[in-house]
Amino acid sequence: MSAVQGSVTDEAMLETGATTDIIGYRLRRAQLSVFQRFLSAFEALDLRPAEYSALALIGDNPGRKQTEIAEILGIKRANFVALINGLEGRGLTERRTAPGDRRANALYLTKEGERFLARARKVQDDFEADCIARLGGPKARDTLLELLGKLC
Amino acid sequence: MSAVQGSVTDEAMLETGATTDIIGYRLRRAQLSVFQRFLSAFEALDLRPAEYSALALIGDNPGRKQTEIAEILGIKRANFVALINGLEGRGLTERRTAPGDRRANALYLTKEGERFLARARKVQDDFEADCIARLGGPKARDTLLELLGKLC
DNA sequence: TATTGTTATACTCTATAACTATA
DNA sequence: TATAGTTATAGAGTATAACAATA
Repeated sequence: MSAVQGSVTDEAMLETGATTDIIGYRLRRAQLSVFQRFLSAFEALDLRPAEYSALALIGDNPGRKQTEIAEILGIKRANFVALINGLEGRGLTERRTAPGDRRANALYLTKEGERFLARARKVQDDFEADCIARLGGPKARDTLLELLGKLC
Repeated sequence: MSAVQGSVTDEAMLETGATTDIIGYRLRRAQLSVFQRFLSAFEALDLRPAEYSALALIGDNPGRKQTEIAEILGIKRANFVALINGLEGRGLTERRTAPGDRRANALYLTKEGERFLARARKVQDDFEADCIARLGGPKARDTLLELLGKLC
């Protein structure tokens, strides 16, 4: 079925199937769409996806070294410096010299950082709920995450 | 089950679930992983994902205008110029003045472009087959594409 | 010698404004 | 006036090399 649609006018449909029915292409499109909606949802908090992930990870693992946090997030430690500088500049995180290794920075949320993260988690939970609703429910979400895991 | 793993040593496991059990995060990771493998597979052809998509789309829709091809691929027409310049510089595509509108460029594959695309399609088919195998079969692929479509 | 954080740098991708030649 | 292609430019994200302080 489907295949080529007859050209009714000069503005005929493009034949896109062979190009766009591809896992990598669909994956990229979906990711861009989700990130776009994420940016909208977090616009009021002025928070980017990587910044949210860093805050949440520090919140769940206070005192970890910069490099540990960066590595988990898949961010090079050199690039993580600017990200954490931004969060620290907003008073959300702080660096303390790691006990036992004066080269390393242990990362913590400030009091304000904790309050901010609580708000951000609410936004994220709502956002996630919207994604799950789009997918058709928690079972569909589990299926998606399982399939995505197989591609890594 | 699962939840927090007890810290057996000083190098305790990080608590990552709350941060990484998120659709957007998993989507980004899977997309990066797939694109990385795509780049490896296409290294010998020196072809990037967007370049492959452009070639395949032009091959299936010869004579279409630059802006049409760019729009389908989600690339701004300003940025598409450099991409198509690259393909044209390699002798794979050519611009012809569109009949009926001398402002527009109609895009075509050259003979060499057609041969090259045939090779690229083989690489892509193998790559796609590998992705499908990782997912667990064609049915799992269909499920994934269906779920991804719901997120757009 | 090796590692942590940092700076500098470069390359890709993406986004916008403005120009030209046509329409 | 509006549109197709182009140029220039700026902003993210990402990658590597090299340095100082410390291990």
